[in-house]
Amino acid sequence: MTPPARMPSRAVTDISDATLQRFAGYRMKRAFNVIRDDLHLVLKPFDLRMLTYTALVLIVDNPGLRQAQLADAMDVERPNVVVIVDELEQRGLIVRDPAPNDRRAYALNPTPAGEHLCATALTAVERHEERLMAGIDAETRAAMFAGLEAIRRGSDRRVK
Amino acid sequence: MTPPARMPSRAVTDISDATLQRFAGYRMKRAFNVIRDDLHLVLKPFDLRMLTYTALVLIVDNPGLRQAQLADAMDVERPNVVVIVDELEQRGLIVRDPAPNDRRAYALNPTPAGEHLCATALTAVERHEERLMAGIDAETRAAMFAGLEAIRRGSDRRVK
DNA sequence: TTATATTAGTTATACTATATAATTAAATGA
DNA sequence: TCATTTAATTATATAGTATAACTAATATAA
Repeated sequence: MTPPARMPSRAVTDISDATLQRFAGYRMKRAFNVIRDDLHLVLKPFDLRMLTYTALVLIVDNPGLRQAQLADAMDVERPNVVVIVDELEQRGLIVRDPAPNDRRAYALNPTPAGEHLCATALTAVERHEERLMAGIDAETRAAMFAGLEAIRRGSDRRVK
Repeated sequence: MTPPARMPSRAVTDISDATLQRFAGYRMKRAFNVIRDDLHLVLKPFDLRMLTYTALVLIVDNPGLRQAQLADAMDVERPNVVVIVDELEQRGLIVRDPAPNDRRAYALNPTPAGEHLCATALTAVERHEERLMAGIDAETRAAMFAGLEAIRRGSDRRVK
C-alpha cells in the first residue's frame, strides 16, 4: 500500500503563486499593499490617513463641495464620509459652511490650517510617490496609468 | 468690504481630482475598487471572499504548506490567517494535516471538494479578469504588470 | 396648495480587513 | 539543561466598507 498521497513526507519549501500572478487584481493588491504601508508611514507625522488625506486634498482643490459630492469623488458611501469630515473639522482643517440654496447641505471649505497641512503633506506624498516609482521608466508609467484608468472606467464591463 | 473668500455663493459643479490623479496609489486604489467589487460578486456564488479564494488557490497549488508560509505568501499577519484557514477547514475544503518533523505546525492540504471548488472558481475569476481587461491591449497589460511588479519588489525603497 | 417622493446628512450597526500583544507548545541551540 | 526562537493561537483594537433607518429639507405632481 502507498501512503496517502496528500500527506507528503517532506515540507514544502518554495511557495508558488503562479496561478494568482496571472491576475491583475492580485498584482494590484500586492503592489497596493506596499504603497498603502509606505503611505501610512509618510502620513503619520501629519496625523493623516489615506482617507483623510484624500478628503482634505479634494476639499482644498474643490472648496465649497458638498459631502455627497465628496463621497462620490472618493468612491465611499455617504455614511462613511461623515466620520472623515468630522475628523477633519474637529482638527480645524476644514469647516462645514452652510451650502447656498440648500439648507440640508454643507459647503465643505478648508481653513488656512487645512490648506497649509494639505500643501505640506502633498510634498511628502510626492516624495513617497517618486521613491516607489523610481525604477519605472516614463513609458511604463504611462502604460500603467492608462491600464488602471481603463479598468476604472470599464464599469460597464462589470458583472450584473 | 468684500465677502469672505471661502464662502462661495454658488455651488460647485465639477469636482476635480487632478491633484490625486498624479499619484499611482490613487489610481491603483480606484481601479482596485472596481476589481474588488466585481470579484466580490463573482465569488459570492461560491461563498468565497478574496482572501479565502486566494488562500484556497495557494493551498491547492502548494499542498502541504504551513500556515506561516501561507501568511507570508498572502502578505497577511499570521493571526489573521488562522480564521481564514478555520473557515476553509470548517467548510471541508482543506484539512490541517500534521506537518512532517514539526508537531507545532500543520501541513495544509486541499480536499477533493476544495480542489473542485478551486477549479470552478478559478474559471469564473478568469472570466472576470478578461472582462475587466478587455479594452487593454497586450503591450499595455505587460507594462502594467511590470510596473506593479516593480512597485511590489521595491520594498527597499520604502520609508524607514 | 397639499401630498408625495426624493435628497443631504446622520445614526446605528455589522462585517471585513488589518495589526499588535500575549499565550502555549514544540523546536533549536548554546 | 536552560534560554531562545518558532508555529499556531487567543484576545483585542482599529480601520475600511456596506446597508437600513431616520430627520430635515427640497423637489415634484396632483
